[in-house]
Amino acid sequence: MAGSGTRARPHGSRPRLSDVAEEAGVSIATASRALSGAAGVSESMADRVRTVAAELGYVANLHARTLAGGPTSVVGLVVHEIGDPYFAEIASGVLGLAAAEGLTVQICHSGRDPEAELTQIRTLIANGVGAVIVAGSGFVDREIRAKVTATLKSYLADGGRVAVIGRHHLAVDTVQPENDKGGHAIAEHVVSLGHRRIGIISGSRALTTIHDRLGGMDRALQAVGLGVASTPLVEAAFTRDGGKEAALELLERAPDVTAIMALNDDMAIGALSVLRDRGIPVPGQISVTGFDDVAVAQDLAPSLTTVRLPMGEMGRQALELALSPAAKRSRRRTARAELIVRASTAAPRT
Amino acid sequence: MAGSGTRARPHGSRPRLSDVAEEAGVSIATASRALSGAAGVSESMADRVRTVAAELGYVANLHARTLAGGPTSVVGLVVHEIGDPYFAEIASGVLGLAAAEGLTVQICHSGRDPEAELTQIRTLIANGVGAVIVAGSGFVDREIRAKVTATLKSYLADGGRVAVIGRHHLAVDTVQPENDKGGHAIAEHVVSLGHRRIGIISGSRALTTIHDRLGGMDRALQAVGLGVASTPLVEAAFTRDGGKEAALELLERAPDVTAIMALNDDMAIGALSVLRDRGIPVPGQISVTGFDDVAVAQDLAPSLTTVRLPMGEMGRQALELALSPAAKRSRRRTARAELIVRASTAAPRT
DNA sequence: CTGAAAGCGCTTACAG
DNA sequence: CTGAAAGCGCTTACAG
Repeated sequence: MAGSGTRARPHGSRPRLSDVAEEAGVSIATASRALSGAAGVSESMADRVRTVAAELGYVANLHARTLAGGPTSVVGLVVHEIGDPYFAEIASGVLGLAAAEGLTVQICHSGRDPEAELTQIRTLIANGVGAVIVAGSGFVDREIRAKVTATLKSYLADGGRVAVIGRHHLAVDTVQPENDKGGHAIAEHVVSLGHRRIGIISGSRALTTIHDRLGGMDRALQAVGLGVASTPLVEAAFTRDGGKEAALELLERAPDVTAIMALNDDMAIGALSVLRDRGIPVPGQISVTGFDDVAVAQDLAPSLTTVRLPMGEMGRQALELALSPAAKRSRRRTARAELIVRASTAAPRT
Repeated sequence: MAGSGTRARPHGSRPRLSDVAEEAGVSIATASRALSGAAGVSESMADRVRTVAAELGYVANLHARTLAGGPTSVVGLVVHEIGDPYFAEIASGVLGLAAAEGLTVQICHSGRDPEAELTQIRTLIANGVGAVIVAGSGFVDREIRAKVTATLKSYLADGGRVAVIGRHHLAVDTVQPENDKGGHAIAEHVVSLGHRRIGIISGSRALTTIHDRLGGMDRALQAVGLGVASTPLVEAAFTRDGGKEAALELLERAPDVTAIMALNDDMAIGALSVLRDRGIPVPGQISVTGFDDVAVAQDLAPSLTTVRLPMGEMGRQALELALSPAAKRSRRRTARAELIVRASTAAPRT
């Protein structure tokens, strides 16, 4: 291991292609063709080789195969944080399809650090993955964006495949969740209940995901003479702890809010815990909304009104795109956002 | 990609070692040594090479490097289901340390299928990973176990490194959560509250994790004249849905229970949702306990009494073990279980 | 300290 | 249809 200084294992008992060839009494060229299912090998020959290979428990050396120009069987996946249910569910979708396709997945997480994300992408490419999937919001930061774009472009030019989940300012195949539409739906739900003193707790606006969700919310707020710009908004980490922190500050700055819209479920969960600690009834005194519909949203108390995004399906589709041959124009698939009304929202008391 | 029939990318713009060597005016041998930090290269030479490499954006081809016998930089991780918070948090620990070490991680999930797990392990080995970490409970099934053992043994003999999380009947480095002790602690908590009509909802007893947790519970129950054998127990999937299913059946079979112990938090969450639907107050009428302390356990309503296992730390330690040189005897690190009493348990009403 | 050469285990033109 | 040979991009004895 590079990181620990140990060495790769020697070539011990594992059978090589030449072992199979010898045992089957053919050349390694024929053995290779038989095993890869290439045309131009007689059925009987191919059968014999495959039987021998199975007996010997032969599995091709991935590195040799790839180096020689064979097909790749590894895809890379970059997420912000695998411990986060949103990304874990996306990864689950990717891994599920990958297993079915006989592919293996290399996962990196960036810890939400744009620099780290760039490094991870480069590492995956250096590792020779056949495709890379970038999940999670792109960063608004121009400089990083330019570098990521350049890296991915040259990878694409070399025949690599790329798919992204979320908006990335990249002309690559994309699975795009309806962040704007979802933001609009949830904000409309809140205002339609009659709320006018609304607070927002948000992750970093450097994330396109947040930008888009806020955009949708803004339209719904504008419709009743409000708007994000005139709404108390606290920015913090896009996590449960960030949600707590932001909720505390929001209650400080705008103690009279009757609704808090969180930009994702994690932050909403943090907000709920703060409100519980304070003894503030939800939705009795303050309504709370999330976004994503992670699995636990339905099990919170009160169960969380949120916007459902089909995370697993998004991961699966991203891999599908990455596996399909490159098209002239980049493709886009939309992942539907669906408003899920549960128990954490109600009309404000008058 | 193998699965999709596309080909590996041609060797396009990416610089090779020979490009670096030529540019620096040295042989590829010297360039290789300089870049790997091997001894026997003059400082000035090494510096020149590294500068050139950086300018060219050179990154070694992993496949060529590994094939030639260089250090590996990929580790494999097998989990049951990455979408499950328990495994997602373990994976997060592994990825965090891996990134710090400059390593990359290949993740497979088995979907809790022993056969699939075996296949995944073999695939990782075929992919030439330098170490494999198997997270999640081993299976009690003898046949599969034998095959897994054989596969891992020959991998170890070839110089591969293996670490497991949980009990696997394998003589390999192990991070062992205190499942028995945790089971004992939670059951003792329940009986000490005065509960005597207790039900258990469990995942498959073919998992060693469950076996051990039940073992601990049994001792605590025995102490008050009860025991797992005489306790109503329903087995179902080790998931939220399994928890719902099992809770429903348990209420059918033993409607008078005053406490339900779930073998993990996921199942407890399912049970809570069933009880909520039925309008059965928790802990007023029935107390509920979990196991693992996944992040959301504290946010449920009522917040969940459970046993905390340091999942991220477990993943991190498993990688540490896998990265350290093989020892004569296999090592074992214990991950502490800690009883976390929250709001879902109380004395039975009399 | 530096380099020429062999070799890692495959795949794929190129001949036959 | 089958095989001998070159080559993928590295690392590491082996000479000097």
